[in-house]
Amino acid sequence: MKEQKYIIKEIESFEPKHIFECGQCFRWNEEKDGSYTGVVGENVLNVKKENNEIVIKGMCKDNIEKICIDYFDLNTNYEEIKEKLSCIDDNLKLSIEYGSGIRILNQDNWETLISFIISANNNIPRIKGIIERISQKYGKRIEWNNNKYYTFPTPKELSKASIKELRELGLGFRDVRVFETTRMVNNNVIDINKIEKIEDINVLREELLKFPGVGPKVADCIMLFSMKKLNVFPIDVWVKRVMNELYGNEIKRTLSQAKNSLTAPLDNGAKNVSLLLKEDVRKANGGLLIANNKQILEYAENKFGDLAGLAQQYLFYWRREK
DNA sequence: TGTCAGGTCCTCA
DNA sequence: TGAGGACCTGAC
Repeated sequence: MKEQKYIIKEIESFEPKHIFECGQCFRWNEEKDGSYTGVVGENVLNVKKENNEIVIKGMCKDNIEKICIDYFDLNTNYEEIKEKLSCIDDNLKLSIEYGSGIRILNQDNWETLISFIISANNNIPRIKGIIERISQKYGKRIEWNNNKYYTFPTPKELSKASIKELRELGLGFRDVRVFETTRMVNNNVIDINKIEKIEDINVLREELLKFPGVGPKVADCIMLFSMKKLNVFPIDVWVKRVMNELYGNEIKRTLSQAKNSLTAPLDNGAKNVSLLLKEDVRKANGGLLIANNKQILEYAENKFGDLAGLAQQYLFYWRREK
């Protein structure tokens, strides 16, 4: 372990606040000077934007430049991505201007898996607290600048935790889910580093759904935030909210058109129409009709294509922070 | 003091 | 197949 420094010059799409507060990670904290400090693998990094430079200092086990290129996805051209997405519509253009410095981090599969299981029906301060306590108890300690930091425990390290101990750390009903998932990983029931290579996101999602505590939303977050599947579109309450606000009418119009086309052959169309009506859950909400997750997902995949995950991040950050 | 949170799981129709 | 309720706990 040694202290290292790495400076990124002339980079446009890199804003620490946007990156660390757009909902993709839980282990970065803002310092008094506006920089952010976080634990990445077995390294501690501090990231600060100074004028047009990104200054990264760290207590690192490996080469800091190598760590940063991988973790901050520095070989991806975000200018190009933003330009493509901005052309889709004005909503997206506005959200991209707002969160122009967002980058999707390349986080560890295992840490992301457990972190997002913990995120279920939970709030961010509490999620961060739970992850910190797990790391303190089962991870390895790193000392830097008179502060103590803790790595996220490996599957083997976390296997030492009983359900009772997890409950004592404040996991609540998620204790069994984390315990069982840890056991599955340690027993190699599913090799998360192996399934990452599956290109078809529907096949990969099916694999992730086998872990207790992993539902559609958590599976999509794992794929987007640690497996580089930029085409997945995780739908949480915020995304559902913003998608209905911005595209609700368009989604409904699309559905209505699909329904009309199905009614054309009256005989065999009857069954389809009843199915569609059942699917088309419309809940009154102050006079607005709300599209459900399935409808939103289909619409987003068509509209945003291969960059759906990036679009989700810009829209999410914009809606939460604005 | 009560509500709610970045969902999942289970039951039932 | 999908709707509805239960679920720990601690921020706010």
